[in-house]
Amino acid sequence: MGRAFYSRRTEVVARELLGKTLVRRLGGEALGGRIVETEAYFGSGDPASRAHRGLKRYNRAMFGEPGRLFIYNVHRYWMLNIVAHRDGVGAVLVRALEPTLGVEAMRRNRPTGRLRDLTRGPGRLSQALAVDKSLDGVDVTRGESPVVVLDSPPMGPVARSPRVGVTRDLPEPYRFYVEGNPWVSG
DNA sequence: AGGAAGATCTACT
DNA sequence: GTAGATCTTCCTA
Repeated sequence: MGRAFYSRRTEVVARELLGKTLVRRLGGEALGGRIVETEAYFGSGDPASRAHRGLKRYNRAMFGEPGRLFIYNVHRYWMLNIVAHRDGVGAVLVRALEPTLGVEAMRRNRPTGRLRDLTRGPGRLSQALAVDKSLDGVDVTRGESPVVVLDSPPMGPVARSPRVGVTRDLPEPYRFYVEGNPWVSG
C-alpha cells in the first residue's frame, strides 16, 4: 500500500487495514499474515493516546509522515502501529494477525503450543515477528523495508467495539475486527 | 536517583 | 477470572 492509503482519517485506515497482509522480512524469510484486528489512536484530544501529552522523543514518529511505523513499549512488550492521519495526529495499532507466512520462523521467535496464541494480541504479534524499537520510523510504503503491507481481498464482516485495555477511552468505539476470526483477541 | 504508569501476558485457581 | 511480572519512558527532586 502506498502513501495515499495512510494519508486519510485514522479510523478509516484502521478499518481498511483489516484483511491486508502484514509482512515482516527477517533473515531472508517472510513472516506475517492477514490483519484481523486494529485500533485507531488520535492526538491531543484522545486521553488513551501516546500523543496526548504532546511531542516527546519516544513518540515523534506519530507526529510525522503517514505510512511509517510507530513502535512503543507497554509492560514488557512492543506495540506495532502504523502512522495514519490527514489532519492532526493519529496511528493505527495492529492488534492481531491470522498467520499465513513463515509460521515456522514465527514459532521460533515465540514458542507456543497453540497456533492460535502465536499472533493473537499486540504483544504476542510483536514477539512472533521480532518487532522492537529498532523498527520505529520504518517506512512501510517502500518495497525494500523490513515491514510492508500488501493489498489482499476482503475477509468478512467487520465489527467495532471500544478499545481494549485503555484506562480512559473515547465515547466512540475505535476498535475494528473481523467478526468470528479465531485470532481476534479479547 | 527513584517512583509511577501503561494500548499486556502468563500462570495460576 | 484475577494477581503478579516485567521494562521503557517520563516526571519530580
